[in-house]
Amino acid sequence: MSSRTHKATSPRRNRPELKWPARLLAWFETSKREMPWRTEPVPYRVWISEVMLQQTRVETVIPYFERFLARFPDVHALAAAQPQEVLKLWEGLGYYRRARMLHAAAKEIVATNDGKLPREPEALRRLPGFGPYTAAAVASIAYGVAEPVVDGNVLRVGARLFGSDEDITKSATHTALTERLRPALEASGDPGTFNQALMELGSLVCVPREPRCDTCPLRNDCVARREKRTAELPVKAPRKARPHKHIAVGVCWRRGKLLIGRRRDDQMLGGLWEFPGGKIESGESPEQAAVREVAEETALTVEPCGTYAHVEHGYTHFTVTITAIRCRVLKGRTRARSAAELRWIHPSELAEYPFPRANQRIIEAIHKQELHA
DNA sequence: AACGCGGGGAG
DNA sequence: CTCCCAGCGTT
Repeated sequence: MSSRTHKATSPRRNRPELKWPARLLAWFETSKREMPWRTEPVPYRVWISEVMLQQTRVETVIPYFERFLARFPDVHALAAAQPQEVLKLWEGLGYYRRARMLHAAAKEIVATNDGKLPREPEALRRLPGFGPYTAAAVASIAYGVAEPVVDGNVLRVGARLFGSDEDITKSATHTALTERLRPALEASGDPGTFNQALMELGSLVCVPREPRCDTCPLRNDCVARREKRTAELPVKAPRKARPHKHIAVGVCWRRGKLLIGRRRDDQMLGGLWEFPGGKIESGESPEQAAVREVAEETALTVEPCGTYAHVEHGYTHFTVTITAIRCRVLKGRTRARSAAELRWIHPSELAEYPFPRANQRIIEAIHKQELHA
């Protein structure tokens, strides 16, 4: 057979003789992106990647995944780690509870299952941090178990492919799509690849705005495409407006050291370090607020002596302006009143502690200002 | 079922 | 700017 006769199997062709699950797999084979966890999909690597990928883009995750795997190459290494070191490797990735649950699950897997991840979704679900998505992803990708994954990409692809008007933010829609996909996943004969292919399609082709239908392997199967409703689907309830907060923090110096506090595990940004501070009350200046908050949180009496930075930062549910005030300690002895722990450290030690993004910007300003002083 | 939780990239 | 993303645990 000459290669010239192989047109029928050309990757670019849409292959109408195949049903959509098979066509999806064929598209994925030629269009998938390279990812570090795809080269060797053993359970541990699949698990770490899937947790990092929760609400986080592939390009963002890749460098974190490489560093994490280099330091914790297997579940035993992770289980033996210090919580603060796990958080430090997670620094900047967000949703820090993921890191704590990952660590907790690793310890549990070592303690109860000899370091081996369970195969069945129901067993995986009992581990910390394993919800429907992660359990299905690990079971299907690492073990070939036929369980559909339904993430944001799949919800969007499914709504368009099946022409569904249901609000994709509703859990009932999520459940219905899972069951509607199950026969297609089984027909594909390759659950792990089917699941990854559907997500990859949502990420590369069936994107939220202006989907690239002309290159879609499912363009002739898609109800939204046929009815010219790709712009209307999926239906999604509008989200609430984000309030804005004004925060002042005190960067307190005493004998060449500065004061940082560790946030409690049950708080937002739990386990990460920060400079003491809080909301600026009406009528207060940032300096007054910083002095008051430092007193309330650390029992220290301080006086303001400059401003390091105004940092703007957006979280999912609110935005914030943080004013970082340079402070000199007048008197008092530190007592942690809201932080899990307070610590005096040299500026050179800041890099050893995990800080949230907004605080990292403050640290940059400190280094810049104190270096030039 | 609704809500809170980070951060960054795309349009 | 706004929207969205390989979700989970709590209430």
